[in-house]
Amino acid sequence: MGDVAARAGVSLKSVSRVVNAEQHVSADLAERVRRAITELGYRPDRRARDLAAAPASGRLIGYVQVDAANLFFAAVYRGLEDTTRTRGSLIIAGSTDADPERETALIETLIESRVDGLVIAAAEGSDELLRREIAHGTPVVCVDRLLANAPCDTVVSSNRDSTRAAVVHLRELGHARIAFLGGDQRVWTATERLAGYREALHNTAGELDPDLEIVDVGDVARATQATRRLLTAQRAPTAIFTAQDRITTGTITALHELGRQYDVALFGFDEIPFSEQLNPSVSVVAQDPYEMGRRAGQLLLNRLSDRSSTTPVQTVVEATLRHRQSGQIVPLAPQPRTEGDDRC
Amino acid sequence: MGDVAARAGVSLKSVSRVVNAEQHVSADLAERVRRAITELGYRPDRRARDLAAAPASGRLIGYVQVDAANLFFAAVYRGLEDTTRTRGSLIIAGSTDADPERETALIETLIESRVDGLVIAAAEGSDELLRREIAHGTPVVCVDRLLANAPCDTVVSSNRDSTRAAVVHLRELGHARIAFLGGDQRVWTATERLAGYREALHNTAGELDPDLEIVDVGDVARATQATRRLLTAQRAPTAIFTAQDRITTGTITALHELGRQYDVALFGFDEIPFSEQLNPSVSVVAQDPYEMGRRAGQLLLNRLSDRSSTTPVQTVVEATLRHRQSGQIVPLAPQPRTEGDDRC
DNA sequence: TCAGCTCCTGACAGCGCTGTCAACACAGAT
DNA sequence: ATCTGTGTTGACAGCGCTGTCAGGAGCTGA
Repeated sequence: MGDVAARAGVSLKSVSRVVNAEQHVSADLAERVRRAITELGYRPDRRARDLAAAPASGRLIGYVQVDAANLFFAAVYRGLEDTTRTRGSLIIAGSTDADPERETALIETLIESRVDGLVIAAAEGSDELLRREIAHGTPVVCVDRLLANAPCDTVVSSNRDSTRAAVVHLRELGHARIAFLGGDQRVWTATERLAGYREALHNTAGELDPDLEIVDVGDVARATQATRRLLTAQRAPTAIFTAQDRITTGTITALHELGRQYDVALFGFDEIPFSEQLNPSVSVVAQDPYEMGRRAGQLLLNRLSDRSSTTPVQTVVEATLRHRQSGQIVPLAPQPRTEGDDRC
Repeated sequence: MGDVAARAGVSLKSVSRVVNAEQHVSADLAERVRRAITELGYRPDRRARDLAAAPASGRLIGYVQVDAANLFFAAVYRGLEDTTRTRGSLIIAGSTDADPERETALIETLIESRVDGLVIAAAEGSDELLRREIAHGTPVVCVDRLLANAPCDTVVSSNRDSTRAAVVHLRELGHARIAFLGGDQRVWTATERLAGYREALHNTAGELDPDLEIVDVGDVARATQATRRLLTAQRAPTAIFTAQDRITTGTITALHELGRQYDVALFGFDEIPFSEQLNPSVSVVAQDPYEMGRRAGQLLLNRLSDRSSTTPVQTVVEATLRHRQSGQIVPLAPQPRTEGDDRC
C-alpha cells in the first residue's frame, strides 16, 4: 500500500479512500491511485482491513457442520452461501463428524478468527461455549438443533409433525404394526421424530410395541441388519418408518435383498436420490435444507444489521410428505381399509 | 491481551509467549498468565497473529469449487479438510456455479484474505489471474482441471483411460452402436471423456457415428430428453455411455419411462447413489473425489513446507470400473458374443 | 571478586490498514 | 478584506499481535 501511495504521489489515507470508494476524492487523484494499483498489482489485505476497521462488518461467517460431504449439510451450506454472498461475506466451514471435542475445537478456532457470526448445524454439544459467545455479542444461529437457555436464533424442520403425519398415513392404510428405525437419541431431531411416531400411534389408537422401536441405527449397515431382524422375527411389522436418509438406504437394501420391497410399506424421513426411479418408488418426508440455510443466513444478516433486538427467532421450515409407491403399500393380512391403491 | 497482561502483572510479550507455548518462560509466570486468561475469557485474535507473524504459516486455505452442494465437490472438500486439519488450517470455500465472473471474484477475494494456498476445483477460467498468483508465490493446486503454462500441481482422474475401458467393454459385449452423452465441451474433463470414447471405438474398429455423439447435455432434463430422442430414432443405439452423474440420472429416468432399462446397456461416468439398488443396477466408472481432495491437500502442504521446488506435480487418481447389471446387457439383435450374462 | 554464561523478561517497532482530526484551498457571502 | 462553508488531503494513532533486541537475574569457574 505504501508503494502505491508513493507511486501515485499521495498519502496512505488517500489510497485507502480510493480503494473503499469513499466520497470527497478528486477524480484526478483517484485516477492516479487506480493506475498505480493496477501497475503494481496491489491487493488490499482483508485481514488488516478487518483488524483496523470497526468490528463486525459481517465479512466472515463461521459454519460448523457434522459432515461437509453429507447432502443435507452441503445444501444448508449452499443456502447460507447464496444469502450471505450478497454482503460480500466469506464462509469458513469445518466438519465435526459429531465428535464433541472436534466441535468445541472448531468453534474455538472460528472465534479466534473473529467471525462476525456463527451458524451451527451440528449434533448437540458445545452449549456452554456457545452461550458464552452469544453473551459476548456474537450472533449465533442454530440449524437443525436447539440451544437451551440462550437467545439464539433457530432454524429447524417440522420433525415431529411431519413424522406424525407420515405414520398416521400408514395407519390409515390399515397397518397395525409399524416399526420405527431411528438414529442416536442424544440428538434432538432424532428424539423429535420418535415423539412424532409415538404421537401418531397414540392418536390413532395404534399398538405401541417397544420391540418395534429401534433406535441408534444411524448408519446404512446397522439399518440393513435391523431391518432383516425385524422382518424375520415373529409378528413382523407390515410397515416401516425410517427416520433418516442413511437408515432409509439401509432398509431399502435389506428389503430388496429379502425380496420384500413390494409387501412391506416404507416411509422415510429425508429425501433420497433416485427415490422416484427405485422400484417401488420411495415415499419420504422431504426436508428443505437449502431453504434452511437461506433462512439461517437471513437471520444472521438481520442480527448483524440490527444488534439491538435480543429476542431469539424460532423458524420452522415445513417438511413435505412426498407420497410415492412404497408408502402406499397396504398390509398383506386382510384388514379393514378405507383407502389406498394396489401394491404396485 | 492488554487486560490479561495487566491482571497477571506481566508484559504483553510474556502473554504472547505463554499463548504460543514458547520456551524460556518460568512456570510461575506461565501459571499466572494462564489464570488471567481463563478468568478474563481471553481468546487470541488469529487475524492479528497472522498479520504480525511471518507470512504463509499455512493457516488459511482457499477452496474454489463449482457447487458445494454437489457430492463430488463436497467429497473433495472433505478430503482436503481432513488432510489439512492436522496442521490446524482452516478452509474458506466458495461456489462459482461455473460462472467465470463469480470464479474470478471469488479468487480475488480469497487472495485478499491472504490465504496461504489455493485449491481450485472448478470449471476452466481465471487462468491469467491464477498464473499471476502462482508467480507471486502462492501455492495453487488444480483439482479436476488443468492450468496451462504455469507451475501448478494438479490432481485429476483417469478420465480418458477409464472411459475408453468402459466403452471397450461395451464393444466386447457385441454392441455395434454405442451412444455418448457428454457435458459442456469447454470443460477439460468433458473433452477427455469424449476422446476416450472415440479411442475405444477406433481401437475396436467400431462405428463412429456423429449422430451418436451428443454433448452439452450436462443436466438431468436435457439428458432425459436426449435419451428419448436417441431411442426413438431410427438406427437407435443398443448401448449408452453417459459421461457424468447428472446425465446418467437423466438417462436412467428416460430408460425407465420408456421401459427400455432392460434392453439398452448403460455405463455411466461417476458413481451415483443407489446404483446397486436400482433395477437393473447401474455400471459406472467411479471416481474417488475424497482421495483427490486428500492428494490436493498433501500437495499443498508439501509446497507450503518446501517452497524451493518449482517443478509441478501431476497426480492421476485412478477411477474404478464398477461392473453391475446395466453394463452387462447385450444387444437385442442377434450378434456374435463372447461373454456377458443374461439381461436380468 | 569478577568475567562469562544461560535463562528470563520487557520495551518497542511494525504487520497493513482505517478512524479521527486538523489543515488547507477555494467558493460565495458579508 | 474577512468570515463561513464545502470539498479535499494528509499526519498520526492505533487495531492485536509478534519479532528483535537489550537488560537484569542468577549461576559457574577462575
